[in-house]
Amino acid sequence: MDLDTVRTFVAAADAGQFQEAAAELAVTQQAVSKRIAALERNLGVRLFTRTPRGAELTIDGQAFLPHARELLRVAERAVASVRTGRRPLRVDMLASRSAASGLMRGFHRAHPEIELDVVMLFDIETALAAIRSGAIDASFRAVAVPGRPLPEDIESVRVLDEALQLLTGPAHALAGARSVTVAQLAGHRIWMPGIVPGTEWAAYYDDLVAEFGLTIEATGPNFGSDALLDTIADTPALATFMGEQTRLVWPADHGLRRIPVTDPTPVYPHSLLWHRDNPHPALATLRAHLAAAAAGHDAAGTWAPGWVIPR
Amino acid sequence: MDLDTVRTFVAAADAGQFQEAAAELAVTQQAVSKRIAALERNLGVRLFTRTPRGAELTIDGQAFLPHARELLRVAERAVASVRTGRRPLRVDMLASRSAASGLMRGFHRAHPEIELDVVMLFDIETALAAIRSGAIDASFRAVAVPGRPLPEDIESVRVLDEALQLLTGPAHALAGARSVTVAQLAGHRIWMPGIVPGTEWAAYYDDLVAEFGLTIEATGPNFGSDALLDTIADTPALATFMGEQTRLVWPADHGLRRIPVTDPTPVYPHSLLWHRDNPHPALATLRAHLAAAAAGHDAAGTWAPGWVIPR
DNA sequence: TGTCGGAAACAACCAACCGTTGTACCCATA
DNA sequence: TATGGGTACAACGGTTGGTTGTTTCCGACA
Repeated sequence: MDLDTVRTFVAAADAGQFQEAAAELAVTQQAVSKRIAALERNLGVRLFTRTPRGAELTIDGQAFLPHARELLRVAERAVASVRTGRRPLRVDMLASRSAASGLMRGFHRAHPEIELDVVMLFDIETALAAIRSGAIDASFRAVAVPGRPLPEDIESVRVLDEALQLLTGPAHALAGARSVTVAQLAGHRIWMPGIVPGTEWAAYYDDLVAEFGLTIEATGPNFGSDALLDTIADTPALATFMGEQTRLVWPADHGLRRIPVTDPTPVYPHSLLWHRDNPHPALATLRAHLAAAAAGHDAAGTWAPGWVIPR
Repeated sequence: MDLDTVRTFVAAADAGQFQEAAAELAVTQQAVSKRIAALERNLGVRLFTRTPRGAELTIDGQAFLPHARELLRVAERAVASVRTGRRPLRVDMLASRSAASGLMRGFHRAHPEIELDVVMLFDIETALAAIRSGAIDASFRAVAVPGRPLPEDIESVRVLDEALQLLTGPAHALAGARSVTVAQLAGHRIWMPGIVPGTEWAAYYDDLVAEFGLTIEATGPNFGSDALLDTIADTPALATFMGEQTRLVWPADHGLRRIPVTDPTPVYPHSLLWHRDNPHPALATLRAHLAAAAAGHDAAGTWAPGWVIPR
């Protein structure tokens, strides 16, 4: 199916006749007639009843019309998403189920008129390059990597500290606990496949291990979160970390337990990063929204690496 | 833009290389390469970075990808809307802002998995023909026309009685009233352009006029509800009727007043009609939903023509 | 009743596009 | 350095899609 054809259908439906639609689209009446005929042939139904005074929609045509309009709207948004200048606000985040995603959902609820695009870049180095090149407008990341301060033209603000929770299967030794201390985790195997050395989140877990003497294994290929949860649920000796705001997609949770960690609570710090000179109007709105949403969180009893941006 | 091209883009993005995408789509690698190049030329941005081991998305490509997927989803729904056999439930109603629309929104909230299409046919005669031909599955109408009983193969159930309200501008004589009786309306000019003689809703208002001695004018062309509201707001001598569930799209209501009518309250009876032998599974679900939603309404103090289907 | 006018469909032609085959190029790896 | 897997470029042919020219249909009106 061709979107020009769909556009032609909508124009003809609105005009009530092919000739006027043809004039609007700057083609001949015969071209419109052929396009509509081809569309009808593809769909296998008649969309218009031809009359001597024009063409009016059949019931099938009426049913198809709103879908056709929607198709054109979506196509326009798709084109706009890559239009240079005045394109939707483009934000990078760690993963689609991270806490940043919740923040962006909240922002979208508060400002539904602002068009958004979400991309997921590899790590903070890539994100910084993309911000400086203008390819993205903002990034949710745990700034920065140890010993490497942010460039001067990048600004940032810490917007959310997300507590880590322990995720275990029902047969795990800690499965019955209401909460566990970090000290209790020493000696237990914590499995986090997919950690890529050199990224800022790998640095976070390295720091966590070094600080509290934990055992985190990143061995084995990462088959995705479904496979991870599957293994955790079935393996009594394994547990994993998960952000408190991560929503599991899991049939009835499969007996998985989420256990808060205390003394201290490790938190993953999400900061918003953007370029000092980025003129996108929606960026200011986003910053204002996040500043309001971030206010009033309590940092007492939590832990984060010393190299992240302070609150 | 061509949807085959979009499909090719999504396949290439998923596969991470053009060759595998080409195999999936049963075309040659060169065809995929050309399609992607053409798409990039149209959009004016590079979507993939070509590497010796395949092709990976640029940031623009990442931003475009979800829109492309959405485009394919919408296209599939569009095609499904006219597919014979197992197509979405197709329902006819009076107008997009009628009470039936509210009922269908409620049904959609309760059963978001059921695909719906709404069409707006001319009158109940057209609707009955469409139901019998299978072109639509159900219709919200005020059955029937006086003196013409429903055909035997059409079933119906009264699902909602919608009270009529008087709509006036701020300078109308009744604008200050908390409610008005039908008797008080005698002598006032009620303006309802767009009433088409011969339709079942024209018959309804004919009956209303005959029963209570009202003055309803249907003169003048119907320029749409915006123009109607505009005139009502500015003309002290004119008022109109409007269903209580009709949502006005009006900047700050422009001083318009909605006044309940009593002694008795005229109600517009909405019934659901369907064909006895229609096998669409969603139709049974809709009937069950509406039966539950319709229960417990009070008919005391209301008026409807004698020829409609009884409750 | 016959004619006129507006609108869509049909036919023939031409150009542009699209997919194919064949080939060159690039780069990681052995 | 050779090889293999991947992409881009070039040339060719068939199909598609748009245009012009013409026919058909039907309502309005004399």
